[in-house]
Amino acid sequence: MVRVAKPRTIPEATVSRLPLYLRILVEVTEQGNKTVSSDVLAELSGVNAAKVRKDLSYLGSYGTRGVGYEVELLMFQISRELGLTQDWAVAIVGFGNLGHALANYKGFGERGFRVAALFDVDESKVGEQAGGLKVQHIDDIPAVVKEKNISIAIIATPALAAQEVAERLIDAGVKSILNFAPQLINAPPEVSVRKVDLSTELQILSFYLERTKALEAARASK
Amino acid sequence: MVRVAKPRTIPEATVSRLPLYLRILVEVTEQGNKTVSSDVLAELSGVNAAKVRKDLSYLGSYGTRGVGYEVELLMFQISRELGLTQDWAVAIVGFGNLGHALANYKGFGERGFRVAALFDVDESKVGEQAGGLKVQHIDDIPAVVKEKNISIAIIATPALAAQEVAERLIDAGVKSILNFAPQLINAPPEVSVRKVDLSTELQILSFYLERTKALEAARASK
DNA sequence: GACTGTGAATAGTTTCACAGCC
DNA sequence: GGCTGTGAAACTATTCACAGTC
Repeated sequence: MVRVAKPRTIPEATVSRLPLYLRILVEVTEQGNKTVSSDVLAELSGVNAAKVRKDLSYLGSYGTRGVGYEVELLMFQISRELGLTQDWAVAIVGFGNLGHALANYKGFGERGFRVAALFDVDESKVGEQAGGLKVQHIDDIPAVVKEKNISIAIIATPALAAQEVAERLIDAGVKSILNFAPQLINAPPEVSVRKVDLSTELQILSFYLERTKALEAARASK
Repeated sequence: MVRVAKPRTIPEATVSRLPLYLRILVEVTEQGNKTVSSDVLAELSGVNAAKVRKDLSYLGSYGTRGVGYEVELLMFQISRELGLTQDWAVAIVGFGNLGHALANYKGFGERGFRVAALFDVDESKVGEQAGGLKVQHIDDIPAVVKEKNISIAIIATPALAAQEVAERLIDAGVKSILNFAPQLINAPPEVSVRKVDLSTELQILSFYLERTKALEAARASK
């Protein structure tokens, strides 16, 4: 392989902040501003201004000294970097409470994602509708993933089903998984898995609550 | 309180992995194992073994060289550190699809969290029931938070309502917020805010999809 | 004068590698 | 011999501070 000129190594930490900047920029445009400085962006996103500038500098030099960043251009560059200039077809597996809520969520369309299929293992749920889609049986995953060219799957099944569902999805060619099930998923390195875990988040919050309590107790008795 | 000898500074990165270890340890117990080595824990959690050991060493020295960690003891130590030896009362604000799904989620009880109140701004939803609780109006937040001693709130409202709801919660004394709304929340430093953002997660997955595509294209044309 | 872009300094995290204990 | 606990090394990320540009 020929090594491309651009070093193309955006740090992970930066990647995870780009969606935030993008959202802020949408707000900034809606307020009619054409340019924005790193200071303002920092203020609105709760990120240190130097960090904002460094993050954005990984995309290339799209700012103007003395002026700031042109909002439209910056939005485009971030979108391009995040691969949002194309549409990705998304499948949701698991049509329980959460799967149902996700299927009805309106936020997908506005930014490059399109829910293209719903799956469940339960025959009694197959055929139900949400957002103009019929729930299909998970046995149909291989055919539907291929037909609809699905790249991203959201797992919203119970914990016990998650690993098997993931394997079926991966076998069918899915390369990205967002896992809402409270269960670790094993996947080969070429598949990206991200997890969203309510219980983990609450436990982390609990840690900081507990620590605050301990600090206050210490202060009170000093 | 006397200041304890232990320096008590568990790194954030470690804190965010403790819930994972805890979940793995539950599985290990269920399989009847009394002890577990860092290698096995590493294997099951997808974390490097040295990292497991370093993480656990922040809790104190609870392992035995040549043997491993006693599972029960380790679970207790992690739970204690995470503040899970007490119950936390949780409120859910926003009784739309997602709030509904969260209110019916069974996973809370098993690990120290108890949903103690549901709120919505919409009068037509007030009075609806889920999981044995009636939805109350958000004007009741101050009274209910105090009465039920609620420490953690989950925001599951539309984006536009999130900041105002957060402020009401914080004014009422809530110290931890888990935000599901696609909107940044501003809060004073003594309040912990964590966010769960579907759209952000999908965009991050999109970045890695896009990058893989680019790498493959480059390889194909070498 | 305002603001970006970035080296250099600092802080935080991961991984290595091995001494020490069971 | 197996496995923990941890300094030291390597890596990653954040922040500072300022030269360079408009």
